[in-house]
Amino acid sequence: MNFDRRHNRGLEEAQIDLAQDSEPAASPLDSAKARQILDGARNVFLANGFDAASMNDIAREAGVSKGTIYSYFSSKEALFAALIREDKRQQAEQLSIYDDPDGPIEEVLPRIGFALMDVILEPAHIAQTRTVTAVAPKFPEIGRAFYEAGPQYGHRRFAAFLERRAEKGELAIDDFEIAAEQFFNLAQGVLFKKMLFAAQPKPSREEIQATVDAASRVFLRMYGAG
Amino acid sequence: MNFDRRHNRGLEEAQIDLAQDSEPAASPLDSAKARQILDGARNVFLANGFDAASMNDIAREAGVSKGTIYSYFSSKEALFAALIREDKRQQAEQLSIYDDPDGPIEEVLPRIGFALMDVILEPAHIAQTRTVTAVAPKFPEIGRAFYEAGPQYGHRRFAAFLERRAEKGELAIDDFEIAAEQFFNLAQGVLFKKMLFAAQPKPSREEIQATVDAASRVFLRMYGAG
Amino acid sequence: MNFDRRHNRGLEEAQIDLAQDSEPAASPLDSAKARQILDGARNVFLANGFDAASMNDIAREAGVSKGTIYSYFSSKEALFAALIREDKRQQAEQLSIYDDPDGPIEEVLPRIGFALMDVILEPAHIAQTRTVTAVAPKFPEIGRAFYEAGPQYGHRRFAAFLERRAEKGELAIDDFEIAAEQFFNLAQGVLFKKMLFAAQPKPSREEIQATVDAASRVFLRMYGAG
Amino acid sequence: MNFDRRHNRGLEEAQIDLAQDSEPAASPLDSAKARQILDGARNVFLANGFDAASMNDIAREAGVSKGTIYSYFSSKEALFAALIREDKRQQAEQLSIYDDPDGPIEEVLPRIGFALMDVILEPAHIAQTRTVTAVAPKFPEIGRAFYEAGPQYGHRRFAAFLERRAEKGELAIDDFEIAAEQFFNLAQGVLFKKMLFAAQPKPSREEIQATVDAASRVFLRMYGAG
DNA sequence: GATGAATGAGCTTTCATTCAT
DNA sequence: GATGAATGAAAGCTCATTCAT
Repeated sequence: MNFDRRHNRGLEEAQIDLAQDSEPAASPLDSAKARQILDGARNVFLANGFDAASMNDIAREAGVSKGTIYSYFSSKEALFAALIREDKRQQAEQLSIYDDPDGPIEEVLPRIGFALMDVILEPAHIAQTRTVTAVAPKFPEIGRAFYEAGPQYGHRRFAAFLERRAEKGELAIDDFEIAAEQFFNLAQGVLFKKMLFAAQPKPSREEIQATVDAASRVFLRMYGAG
Repeated sequence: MNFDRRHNRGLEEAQIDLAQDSEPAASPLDSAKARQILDGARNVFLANGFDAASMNDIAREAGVSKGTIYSYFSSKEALFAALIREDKRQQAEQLSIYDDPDGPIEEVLPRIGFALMDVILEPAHIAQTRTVTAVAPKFPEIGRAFYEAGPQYGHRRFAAFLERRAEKGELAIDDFEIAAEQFFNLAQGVLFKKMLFAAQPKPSREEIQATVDAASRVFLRMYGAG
Repeated sequence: MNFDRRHNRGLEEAQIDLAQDSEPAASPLDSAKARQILDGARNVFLANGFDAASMNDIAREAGVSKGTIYSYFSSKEALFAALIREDKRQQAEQLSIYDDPDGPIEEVLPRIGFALMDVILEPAHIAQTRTVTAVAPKFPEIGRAFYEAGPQYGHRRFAAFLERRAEKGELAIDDFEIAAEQFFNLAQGVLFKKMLFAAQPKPSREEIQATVDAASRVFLRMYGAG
Repeated sequence: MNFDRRHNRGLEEAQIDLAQDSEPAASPLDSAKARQILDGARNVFLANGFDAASMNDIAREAGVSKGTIYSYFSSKEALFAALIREDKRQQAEQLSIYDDPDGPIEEVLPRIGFALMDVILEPAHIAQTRTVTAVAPKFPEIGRAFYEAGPQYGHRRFAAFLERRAEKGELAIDDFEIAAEQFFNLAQGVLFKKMLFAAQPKPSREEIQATVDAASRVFLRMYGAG
């Protein structure tokens, strides 16, 4: 009788398709309307979280009718998944900037660290982290995909950088991935968590720089080849 | 008729009183019924998050009627705040165990690190972190209070420990609080975030130990007095 | 992703529990509120059919809020099933009146036939037939249960009556059930179908009597023992 | 904006024009597109009933766009009426086959009865009956028109046949129309209602034949001239 | 002439909250 | 003090209908 379970909250997990489009050309996400909807949805989802975001609010924010949203995305969950998928892609692209700067490691390390922190501490990124981790028990695929495209991908990228510098003889590192994770952790200091808990707004450049500098000192003391 | 603001979601912040009770004696929280309600509420809130937790579920889980809940807590938000307040207190108490172990710093540091991680990586603590950070934009007082009673309090406690060891000549540290934060960050490695994103279940003792050991090595290389 | 199928229209069949309550005492149907809801639902369902009946209309007609309906019946379909179940029971009870009248078969037969037709041609019964047959492809259990409790049960009851009269020597019948069905079909003539198609309102007593009399003549010519 | 009466459900009756086209030549119904739409609509309406049939489904089934449907039919109701009108015509045509078979009445009667039942018990015809009777309270014109073109027309046709046979001296009948109705009712036995209530699938040839034979025996006992 | 994107009212269902018992 | 029946606003989603292309 009760084959309708609209609000499947709680412990039950839901399947969400997060696969990257193979043929990104014809994707509905490319239409201007879809973009408009996704932008509206992003505002509402990130501000309120998945559950508290209403399709009404999203429609208003996006400037379309609810029916239009449903002609592009089959459900609230599908819309959310599409949004996360899109943002995940952008996340990976952002990192590519910090790949291979010139200069001695003592100068480059703080620069990379600062650039990373600047991205990570963006209020929008913090909001995204809250939203994704909040739904992670319900949509484990989303949580995992996001972790892999975000922190994990970042660590790998940075580990590759460290390896290149180690080959140049600037660093002496045993396990590059662990070293990369350690630097990321050191560099974010207390700032990320404080923002995540809304215990402070985005810190000043000086605060970030100080934390990153302290991280660099520890890291180079451990792994510096000199 | 509609003088209540039932669904105050979204961007508006809500005021929540998290102040520690000044007169803890006669507080309703001391009654057995209140404890029963809070325990039920904890299960439901942590499993589902604030929005997806329904008062019906909480009443059922707690084994009381909805009316009874409302006679102890004036609203869903007040119940949630009371719960967080209570758990915040317990959090602080948990840490007191790891205060002053015996033994040389090289042995003690990994032991403390492991004990901390064991607590921090508990699924219940991860769920709590998700739940609190998710509501932080809406209830900033809750987020801040939790951050202060949790991570911040932990850092201070651990910084005090470091200071004692520095006085013994085992460590050479400039800023104890920063050093404490750094050790915490190093010790959690990638494990905390992975769990927060539901990208892995609680890691094995061996994984935790390995991460903590690596953290200890870096920390002692930096701050060891030898 | 799409685990929600609210509107399962069309060919898919739905399971509906129509089992008679074993312990009718404590059934929710006994409460005054439930009765009130069922009475409102009957008006709306029979007037409009299942799909066109809205829970809003039912709530208004019953004089309760929608939420109240849902606290008694878990879904629109459950409410409908409960209604049918209840009416099915009443249907069987109605027939018991026509069981064993006195008098010679030539007199009794038209009397029984008229009484039956009077019930069958009630506008409420016609509406019920329309509603049940309309949903029968979707809820086959309802259709079958209704057929069995209605026409089939009526035939059996009447067949038993015929058998008693045959034992008295008034009738010479080979297969009582077939004979019963034949009398029913003859007696309803064109009146039932005409009403079912809304091609005429309930016919006058005279029209019914004429049809039943014609049926009785045919029946007695076939099965009369004289 | 809301000048349309989209959802006119419930007790209000709707006016539907079922008149046969006077100028059948230029009617839109003759175009291939209109035929395509009607065929799609038939599938969907008969499978799901009027309310549960969606214009989307009909458009998909017919292989045209929704806009195209609306350029041929002014509303869902108009489309439904046109469909019924068309099928009504076909119904009358089907009957013409059974008009004047050769052979003695004892042989011909069961043959005609079987042919009639075979048509009447077609699942498509059953579905149509359900659909039309379901909307009859809302579109009385449709119900009436259908009754007249279907059962009533069938009775008249068969009554004419009976009259011809009576003129040949094979039958002795007072009121031909009543006799025709009686034969139809006897011949369908319990089969039609059982199918209407979805209490059984289409019966086998043998079952139909048995019912028709029993009907013929009763009919001839009453009206046979021998 | 045909399309299908867009609309928004309306649908079924849920939920925080109240209040008579 | 405790209950749970009752409320009604609001949720996610659908659908007949329109209209720019």
